[in-house]
Amino acid sequence: MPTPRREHLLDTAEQLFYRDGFHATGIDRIQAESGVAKTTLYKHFQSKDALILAVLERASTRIREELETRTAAQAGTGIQRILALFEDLHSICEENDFNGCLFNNAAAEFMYSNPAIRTLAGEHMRWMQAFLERLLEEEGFSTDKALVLLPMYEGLLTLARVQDSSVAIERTLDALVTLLAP
Amino acid sequence: MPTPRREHLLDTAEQLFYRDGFHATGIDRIQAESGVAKTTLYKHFQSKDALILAVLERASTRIREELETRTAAQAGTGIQRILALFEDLHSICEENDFNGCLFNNAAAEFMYSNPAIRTLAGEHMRWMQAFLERLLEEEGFSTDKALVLLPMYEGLLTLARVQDSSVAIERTLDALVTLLAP
DNA sequence: GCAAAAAGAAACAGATCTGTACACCTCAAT
DNA sequence: ATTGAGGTGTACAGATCTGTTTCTTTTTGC
Repeated sequence: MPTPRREHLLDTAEQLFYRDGFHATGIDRIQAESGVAKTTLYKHFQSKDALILAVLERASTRIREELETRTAAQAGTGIQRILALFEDLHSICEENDFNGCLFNNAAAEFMYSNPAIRTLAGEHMRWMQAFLERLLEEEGFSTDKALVLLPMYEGLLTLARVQDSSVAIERTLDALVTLLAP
Repeated sequence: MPTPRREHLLDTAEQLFYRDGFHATGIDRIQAESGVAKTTLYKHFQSKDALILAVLERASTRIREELETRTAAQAGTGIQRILALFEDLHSICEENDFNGCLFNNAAAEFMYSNPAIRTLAGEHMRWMQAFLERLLEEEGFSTDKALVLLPMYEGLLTLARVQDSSVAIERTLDALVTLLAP
């Protein structure tokens, strides 16, 4: 079973890293916000970078599981599931402390300074791509189209950060219908 | 005329901010790399945040001018110009020290800590949108489609950071032909 | 040639950062 | 009852960060 303190530390760290950024969030802040002693923090994670990696790894597996179970529970064709995925962006972008895509943000801050983080972000994106390919296959579409859907999805997350993107999401849904027409 | 030191400082700062991130790049580093004395730096820019804003403002106007002049010089229909814009991503993503979209990165790091920076990023994106709308209008297309093109463009810049996106760019070009078919 | 403006060098203040050391506490299993 | 693992609290080391101060040097306009 996972130690509750460790899990709580990951919760606090993820929230702060996501909202304020990785370099801008100090260990002291995570310590103060979580209420867990600094000694305990460093007993669970050897360094800040190790904590960041742990946060990203946990977030990645959680998101994968969420997407898997949600689309499994959701009856409908592959294309309906894809559209639902993009419609979910509406609520995601209006969440409190929304700040785009966690993995995109991480990759931006550690592009050349921490290859492990960049790689992890890349793996998450590649999984997303494979996930979209699976949905497309169900419908008999060419899996190539996943290479268009993923940038659209990421791009909307990016745009929503600096402007109201509800209309952009709607227009993207229209475009998807055109794009995925047989 | 612009002071050469000031311009040189902006050059160095932009390169470092873009490659390594804003919080990760210290003033000392910019000072050392540029060879300009710290005193001079602070005589031209009141603070690091002011320097960041100046970097982003200059980059935004430069990119706008580049896009304007390039598409003006380029003969062809609006759709051909749009496709050329996306084809340019190939070389952009392979540039040395490529790290996605500068304004996307800035918005991520200062989303909740510096509204001015976030706003500036938003204005740049809105200009990009208006620019795409103009190209679409030339062709008689609905300007709504700019709200799809922009996320695709930004998304490709984001994806290219963590994986080879040359194929994704190609598939996006295919999709654009489908999407902009009459 | 000279005065004024711009730039340089280097030390420094004060805050913050990551990470460690050390002494103490709590509490469950043996 | 004791031991040992996990947790706490705090102080600290050492680096780095932004920004300032002080003094000297260089450049420039007249």
